[in-house]
Amino acid sequence: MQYNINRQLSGNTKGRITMSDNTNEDQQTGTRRRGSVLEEAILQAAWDELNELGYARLSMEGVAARAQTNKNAVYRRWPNKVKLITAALIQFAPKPSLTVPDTGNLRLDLITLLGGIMMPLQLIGAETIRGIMADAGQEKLAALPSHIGPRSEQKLPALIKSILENAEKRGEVTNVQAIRPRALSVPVDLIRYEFLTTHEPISDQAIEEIVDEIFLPIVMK
Amino acid sequence: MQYNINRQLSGNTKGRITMSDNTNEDQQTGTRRRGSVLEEAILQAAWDELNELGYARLSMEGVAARAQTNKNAVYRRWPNKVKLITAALIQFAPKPSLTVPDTGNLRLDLITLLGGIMMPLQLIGAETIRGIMADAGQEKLAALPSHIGPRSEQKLPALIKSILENAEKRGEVTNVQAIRPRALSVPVDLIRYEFLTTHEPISDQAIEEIVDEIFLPIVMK
DNA sequence: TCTATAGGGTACGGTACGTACCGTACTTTC
DNA sequence: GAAAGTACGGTACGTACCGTACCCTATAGA
Repeated sequence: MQYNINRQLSGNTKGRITMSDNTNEDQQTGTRRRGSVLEEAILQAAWDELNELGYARLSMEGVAARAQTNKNAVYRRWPNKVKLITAALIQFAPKPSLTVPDTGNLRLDLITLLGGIMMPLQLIGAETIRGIMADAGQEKLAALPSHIGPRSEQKLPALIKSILENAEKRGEVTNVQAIRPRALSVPVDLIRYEFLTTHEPISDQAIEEIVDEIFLPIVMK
Repeated sequence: MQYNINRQLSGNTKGRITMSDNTNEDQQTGTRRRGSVLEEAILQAAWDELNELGYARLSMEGVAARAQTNKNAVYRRWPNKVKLITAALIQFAPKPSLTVPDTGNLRLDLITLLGGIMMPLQLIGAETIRGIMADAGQEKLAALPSHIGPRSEQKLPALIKSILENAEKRGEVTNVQAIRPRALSVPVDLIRYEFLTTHEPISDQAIEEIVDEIFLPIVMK
């Protein structure tokens, strides 16, 4: 907050109806950023603002100011806050590995995968995800990092299936082929629901419970 | 939107620095609403605005205007949009029955319960719930109708347990006592996650899948 | 009848939105 | 290397809400 002080987007000191005595701008050096350089700077500013202020208090104006540009440059690229922030997340947010752990133990594989999915999400923070979900409305926010999104999103269930197939080779489970798609998405769905609705970080215990008390009983049948 | 037209909270037609020639207000009849009458009117207005505009586009000003009062009267009672809207929901939103169905069949009981929980939620709409979740921040939004909220919230798992106990009496399941709390909340958590992350209404099929493919396998072990 | 309370009208300062305009640095093209 | 085209940067504008403050007055209650 104390940050907001030197932040006015324009001095506007005085009536100044006189249109533009627009000389010697762009600092002494004529370094006017363009294209991807400017784009990067804006995304970086968005990312910084997000981390300092949180999603709710972040504004387009604030991002423009921090990037030392103006709203035009921002709006030209992203029409609203959701789009801007998802772009920033894609660029800067930690991503889950999305590789299949293979510890030789089904339970451990699952716990490892879930932990690996949730850690980046925790760093982004539930407040941001909630904000995005609320602002996104109908727009599918398609481009979001794959560890966010509705149940039907396919990648994560596929990983779980891989883990199960590995376990099947070792004889830990049987008939993996018969497991329904919905069951495959259960662990991720549950941990995400907890993430969204809880106001504390996801505990290891939560992950273990989901694996031990919910998912394993389903697939070990 | 076209609705916004006759909506200005105050004419403000002209400089009018002259403070208040405040006569003959309150319509001819000196009917000034107070206390619970006014409170009701505001909540009603909030509810109407919510249904017409949706959560995101609803504003405190709009509610005050629709209630034919001013912001003061609103802010005196509810300090922000979340509080106001949750109050309106408690007052006007359809509520789930929260009684235990007893059809004589476990599967049907579960499907009935889940359907009964989700129908009111659907009517409120996911957009509203998402908005509330985003705006609520830390505040526990404790007072929300019990069918909204995090996993740990106790009522619904208790209902599920009752259903299971009935089934146990009939011999459909055994050892209900041993079922972990987390398992009891799974059906509701899953359907709510689907509700929050999907942009279509919850299908009967979704409910049936959750019951048949997820929950029953866990408890029938 | 008097008094305290709260409703109602209005205004204000502030933030943010989204858009528009304009001059100009920089890029591209020939 | 000059001309033309882009899009960046500065600025301003109108609108919408927020949340608060102030004052007048209807109303309830003593």
